[in-house]
Amino acid sequence: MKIKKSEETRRRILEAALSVFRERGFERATMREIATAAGVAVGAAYYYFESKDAIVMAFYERSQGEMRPQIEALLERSKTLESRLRAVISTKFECFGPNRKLLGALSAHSDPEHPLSPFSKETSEIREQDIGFFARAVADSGVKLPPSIEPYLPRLLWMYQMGLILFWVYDHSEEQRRTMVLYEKTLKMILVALKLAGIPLLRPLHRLAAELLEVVYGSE
Amino acid sequence: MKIKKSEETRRRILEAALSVFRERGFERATMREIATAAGVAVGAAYYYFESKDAIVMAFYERSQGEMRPQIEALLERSKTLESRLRAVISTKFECFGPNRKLLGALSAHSDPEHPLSPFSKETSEIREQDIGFFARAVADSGVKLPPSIEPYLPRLLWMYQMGLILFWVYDHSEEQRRTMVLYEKTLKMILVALKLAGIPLLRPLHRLAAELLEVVYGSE
DNA sequence: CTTAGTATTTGAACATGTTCAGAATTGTCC
DNA sequence: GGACAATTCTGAACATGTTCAAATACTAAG
Repeated sequence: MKIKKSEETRRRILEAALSVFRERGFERATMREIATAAGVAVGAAYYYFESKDAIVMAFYERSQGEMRPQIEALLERSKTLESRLRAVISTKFECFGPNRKLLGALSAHSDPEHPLSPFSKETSEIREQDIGFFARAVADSGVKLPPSIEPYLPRLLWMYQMGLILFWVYDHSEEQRRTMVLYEKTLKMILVALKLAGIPLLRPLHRLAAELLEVVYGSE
Repeated sequence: MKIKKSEETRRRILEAALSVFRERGFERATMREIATAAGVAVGAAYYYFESKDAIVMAFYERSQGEMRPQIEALLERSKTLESRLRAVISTKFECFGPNRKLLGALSAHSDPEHPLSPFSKETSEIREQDIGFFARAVADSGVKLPPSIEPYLPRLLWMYQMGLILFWVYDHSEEQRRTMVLYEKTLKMILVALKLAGIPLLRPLHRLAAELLEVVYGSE
């Protein structure tokens, strides 16, 4: 009896929304439809969620909550950089899988002002958490980069992951095979590139890269 | 008298729309507002433009039409790869400058199904044209890449340009200085990287890169 | 149990992108 | 010029995200 009734209503609306989203896609889903499916009036949906977008956000946050312990456990027991990166990225694919298309509503916005953008302040908590995963993946993994570049590596890997997910969301190939191939090959490329990054020949690129990262991420 | 009146009306609506967009931003601009500013009824706006988005598209096409001869002339008289790349990219910045914010409405959509997405079929003509510019910039410029990678270079440069523009659109720094720094540094990096790309040490990356590009661009 | 206050829920109303039946205008042929 | 057709234009109506005043359900204090 202590499961507050309102909690239950909120859950019911979220569940109904996800169901309608899966069935008709985010755009074509109607708030009235969602409300009806949840057995409430439109107003009720807005009592629990600020906007249609906010429902997606709630789903995103819930997913992150589910993935976090899973990713942390995997990171704990993985030792190589590769297996750690796989731990983070593969978990995402698995958890988001059933709602892949819904992610389109999230990743469709590149405007950092848009609440659902991966770069917005609204998603910053999740983003920072994700970047934290990559920081842990990189930690004492033997990667040796110039100190001017190293601090940015987790953020760069996060960007890489976002790119992968974006590709995945719009990948129409059977079972998203193309994304999986892309995943395998890019991951290998990154691992090779990180190994090669130390060689002196690439020194001229290091300075440029460092300055560049400073501009992009510095005092943002 | 042969400037058909309808042409004039269409132009007036487009001009009014751009003005309202500049003043209040794409999102906050109202079709009713635009119509009023143009001195017509809403319906008229829809007679000439399929949708609010289509107005932005018309602006995009018109801009491309203006930029093309300019870029082609610059390409003609430039000889080095660097100056050619600058010809393409700088022209974009200059021409789009006064309507920079409006480009947000264009680049905000990563969904390839969305008409305004840089990856949509609606924008494919402009995209192909742009990629053509980069193909000409690369042609007999002395860049030596593995034959498995070379065909993709123009598309990769186009992607680079899109990334730059995206950054620019949302760059809040004074006069978009950060973008300009990013532009300078990344351009230099690309030029250095293209020079270094030939060295045998990077052979393992070549094969991976080739396979990867095949997956991303092949049979799309 | 009653009452007052709070939390939840309702549905009509609003804003805005879009549609469409028809009005107004223009063009064409005699 | 007049009659008919095509073009251009109008504004009311519609769909959908969102708001909000009012109704209802719930809770705690007496």
